Amino acid sequence: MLSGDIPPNQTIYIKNLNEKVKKDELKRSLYCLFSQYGRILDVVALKTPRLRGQAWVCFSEVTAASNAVRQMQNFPFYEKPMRIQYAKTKSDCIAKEEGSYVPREKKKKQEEKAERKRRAEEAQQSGAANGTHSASNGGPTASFRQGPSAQEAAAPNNILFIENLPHETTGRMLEMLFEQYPGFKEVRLIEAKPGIAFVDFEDEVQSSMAMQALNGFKITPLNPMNITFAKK
DNA sequence: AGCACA
Repeated sequence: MLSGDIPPNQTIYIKNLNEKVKKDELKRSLYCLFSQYGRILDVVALKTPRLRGQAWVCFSEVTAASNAVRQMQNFPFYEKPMRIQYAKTKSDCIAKEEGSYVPREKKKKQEEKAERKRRAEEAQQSGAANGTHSASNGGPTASFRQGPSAQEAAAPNNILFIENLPHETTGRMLEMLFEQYPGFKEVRLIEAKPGIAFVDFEDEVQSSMAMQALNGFKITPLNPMNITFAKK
């Protein structure tokens, strides 16, 4: 069964994370990596036995979450491909923003678990009762295809594409900015096309970090850098 | 595999 049957949510649920990474570093890195898709309200990661290797990233927009689910699926992160789904429930930070947040009571966890189990059993029962689940619920599988829209983001990769540079920008200037990030390899200015450049990194995690750090950086007040992944 | 908010 495909795991795509969870309805869209502002929060994404990530699993198969490298459990050796410390919690704070993990949260920071996830924040860096995913803020390319939109404003992040919160990143939650716990190291308890049941919850290690997983995290939640809460976006301010569902569309950001959708893009993240699609484009970062299987992204190699600390040597492990991320498995990303929508979260199953609304995050507290989202509820708080909407004003619908009600603090849970202490025993709630147990109750929720029991409740889930009961519902699962019910579903089983009814499934057995009326034979099978309808094979297809007329799901939206096909309707999510999006045609070649205006500026579809390229999949994350080790090369950054820089736009909106002042035409006077030199390779050395860009080197000084980008070489402070681990994995930096080289800057390539395009003489035929002033205002743009490519910056190579060892891998896509490192390029993502530099992108996060330098996106919007102003070489002049009128030239906030626009950084995206290069199309390969 | 595992869906929380300390």
